[in-house]
Amino acid sequence: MGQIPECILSFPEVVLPEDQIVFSQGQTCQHYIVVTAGRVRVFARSEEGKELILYRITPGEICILTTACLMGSSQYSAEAITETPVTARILSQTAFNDLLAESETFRHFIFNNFGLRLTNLMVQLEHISFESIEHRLAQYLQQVAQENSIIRITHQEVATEIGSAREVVSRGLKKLEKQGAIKLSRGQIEVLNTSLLPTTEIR
Amino acid sequence: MGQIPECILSFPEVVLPEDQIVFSQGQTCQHYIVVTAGRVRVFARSEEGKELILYRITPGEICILTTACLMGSSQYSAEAITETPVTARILSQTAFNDLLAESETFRHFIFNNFGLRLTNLMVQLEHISFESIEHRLAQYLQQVAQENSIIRITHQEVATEIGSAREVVSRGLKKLEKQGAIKLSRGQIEVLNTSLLPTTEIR
DNA sequence: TTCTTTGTGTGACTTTGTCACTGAAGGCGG
DNA sequence: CCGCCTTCAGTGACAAAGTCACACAAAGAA
Repeated sequence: MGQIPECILSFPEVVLPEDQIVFSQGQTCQHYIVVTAGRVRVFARSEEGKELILYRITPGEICILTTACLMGSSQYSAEAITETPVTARILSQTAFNDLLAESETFRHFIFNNFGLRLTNLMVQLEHISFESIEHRLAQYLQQVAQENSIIRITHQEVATEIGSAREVVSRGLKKLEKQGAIKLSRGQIEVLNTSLLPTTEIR
Repeated sequence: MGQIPECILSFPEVVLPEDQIVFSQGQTCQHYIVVTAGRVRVFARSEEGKELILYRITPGEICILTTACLMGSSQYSAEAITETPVTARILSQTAFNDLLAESETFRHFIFNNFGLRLTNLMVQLEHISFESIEHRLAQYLQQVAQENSIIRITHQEVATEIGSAREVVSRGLKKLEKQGAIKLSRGQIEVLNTSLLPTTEIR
């Protein structure tokens, strides 16, 4: 979504295939990274192996977590994996600092990234704390169905997206199907009637 | 906790009494703020009036949310209130930008703040998603009791701190009292035996 | 004291998460 | 084509957490 500042286009480009681990728990990346194409999923993993999606890095975004770690302000451990083939630019520690000192554009770019990530995390916290599963499920479907009313995804994946359990999602979806809002088949959800999704009733 | 860079000490100081609203939903602050003494609580409020504590601003910290908003990267709405008397330095938009351009120290200061806040929010998300109430309750007690084994707080306040409901907290505390870990009285929790708190068993 | 506010305890019920298991769908090798 | 295997979905039973309604007790205020 963000604008990629021209100044970084002189830096080396890396290309990663799909499902490539970018960094895993413990070891953090040693360089600043700006994604120019593709998508990376950043998530935490519980002791029992459950995944919690923290955020995704899309074109025009830096890896905030790497940045925070390299800045020395924290050592948080998460995992990151490419969801699509990804191209990215690599900046060394010094190159990053120099750009930060010289370019107002670059500073704005970085701060925008930080700000967006920060507010996104807060919104996510709010959703988890305040909204019912039914609501979050409906919101998710509505949002994804804007692209294409047929969604290719498993119940487990939906559960991970909205931070719930597979069985709960299965039951929720079944209920929505009975109400005629969606149509279920193996690995696929077809959204039939957006207005029947219980998202719109509140706001 | 953070170091306050000297460069900001030339800016005007404001003093706020306890329980003063710093900003509320919708309208955001028009200046960058660095807290030099006291504590500010930043929280979101649900439609039903429930509070979700997002973070606290302690000495040596900027109001990240204000910064993110002024940077123009987002318009997130939350509320902030002083929990103690607070003194803070006020920086104008231009003063902030100038410092950012000129001072490496200041840049580091700001980025450290951003980084810490970011990782704290992620940790909070993890806690809410992965840990049981019993566990979080015990962790909270353990942490607060380091200062003083007698904690002056209501069950409702504890519930807000750990993001749960008052009744759930009351029951959890009752259970811990029966196990001899704590002693309850009106508006007060006395931690008797830290080793009986179910925090340590896991890690 | 009596009244009022605030804090706590508790039972009943709902929602969400977990566990254990069943069976169906689809891919694949022969 | 058939059987085999992996993945996905459905379900009952139960546990954990949140909600609702209300009782009652402690601390202040009138």
